[in-house]
Amino acid sequence: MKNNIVTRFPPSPTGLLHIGNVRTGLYNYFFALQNEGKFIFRIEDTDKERSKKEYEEDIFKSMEWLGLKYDGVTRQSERAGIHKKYLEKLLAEGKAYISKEEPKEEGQRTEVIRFKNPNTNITFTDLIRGEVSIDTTDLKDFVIAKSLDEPLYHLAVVVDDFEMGITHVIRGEDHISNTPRQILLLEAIGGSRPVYAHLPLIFAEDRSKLSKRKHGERVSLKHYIEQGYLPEAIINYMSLLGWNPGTDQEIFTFEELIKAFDISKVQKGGAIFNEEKLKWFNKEHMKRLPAEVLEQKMKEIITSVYKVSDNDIKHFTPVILERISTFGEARALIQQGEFDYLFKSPDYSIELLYWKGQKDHEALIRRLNEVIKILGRIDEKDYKQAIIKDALWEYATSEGRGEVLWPTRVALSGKEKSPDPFVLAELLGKEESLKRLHSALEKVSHA
RNA sequence: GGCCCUAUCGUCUAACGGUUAGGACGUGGGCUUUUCAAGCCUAAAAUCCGGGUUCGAUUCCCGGUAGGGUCACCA
Repeated sequence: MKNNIVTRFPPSPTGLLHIGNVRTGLYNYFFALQNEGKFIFRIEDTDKERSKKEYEEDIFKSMEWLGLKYDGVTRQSERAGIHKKYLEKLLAEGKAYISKEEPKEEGQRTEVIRFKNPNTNITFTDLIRGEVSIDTTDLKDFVIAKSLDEPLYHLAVVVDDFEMGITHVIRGEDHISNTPRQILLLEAIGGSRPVYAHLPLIFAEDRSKLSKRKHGERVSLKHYIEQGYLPEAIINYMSLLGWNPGTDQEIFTFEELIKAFDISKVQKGGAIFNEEKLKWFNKEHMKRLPAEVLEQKMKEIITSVYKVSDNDIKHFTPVILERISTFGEARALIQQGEFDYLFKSPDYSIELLYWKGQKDHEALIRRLNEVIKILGRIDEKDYKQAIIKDALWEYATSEGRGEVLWPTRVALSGKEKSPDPFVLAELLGKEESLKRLHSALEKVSHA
């Protein structure tokens, strides 16, 4: 181990894992790994009322989904005995005292443990912000525990960080004003100071802190997992929100990030979370996935709606992938029938067959007939888009490309928007495409 | 409001005190042999304001302004 660096990731199971927390976890992870240090996972569940099993499970699942491996996991609630010892010591030394209280809310104690604030000025060096100096006088004698067996956040964090040998506390800027009081406590228990690094916050479009109350489900990692985002994309995008390598490289693998991450290059100002850019990252990472993985994923989505062979899935996958940026979008579009034409005969109105509203009935029939004739002459085994295009091109050019190609494409897809007719014809095969052309011809003839 | 933090295109950001202030997302236009998508090319788009320091400030200092965070028997 290089510098015996130990970082930690301490989420609280009082809600689904916050997307901003993901970035904090990632930075701690990168920093530990690049220094051959340790990364400790600690669940901060001292608040029994608000901590929920389901949220704890969500945090564990998230860690796994992201691929963050930790060197140890602890529940803070299991360490109450240790916290108690420190509390007793603080009390015995007169650094804390039991205070009589007037309960302001239901459930509040009539006695709590308060820290005896020495009212000093605390200055600490932040890796990102430099020297930060705060007068602790207005902190008063803050409450550190409801009772000997019920420690509160500040006490628990300070004791645990100290006992676990945490060397670097990398956390959100919302903790910057908590730091002086934690330093005060740390000094009281005789611990040595870790290095602090306070990360800029992540904002919503309105520039306020991303919060569940204001911004709903979009703040939780779970939401993005459900939307079908790739972990690679989330990791890549979040890492670059508030940090950059100083080069133009934007697409990184996990391994590359561990190497490239540089805490001294972390931004000071907050950043707005932009889902458009996240989508771009996702698309870029999708493009880099092996074909088998892509096909397997598309198979799951497609077969939930249509019955198709593996071979068809293999052919359809690129066509669908070109038009979406997440698997969630693929699922939604397929369920909406956007790609119906790949799986079954299209249903459309005759009007759609006319190119730019030119309602020349006779010409349309003539052209469809000609296209059928031309395609019919192509050998089954030569039925490939390039050959189909070559065969059709001369006629299409002489007749007017739109006039020929548009109705051909509509006959095959039944959609206003779809891949071009040559791609479609190959995908559908000779038999099916001719069948669709004939059915279009029939439609027009009977009109 | 007190305390603390921050400030480059709409957004994420780059720029030893000397650059035509660069890149990316998004947006507009064009090309790619009909539409959509993808791809390629291209355009518009920024140093919050005011003082200093300096031959020269995006960059250093001060003030203002704006934004944010935090002020629990939550974490």
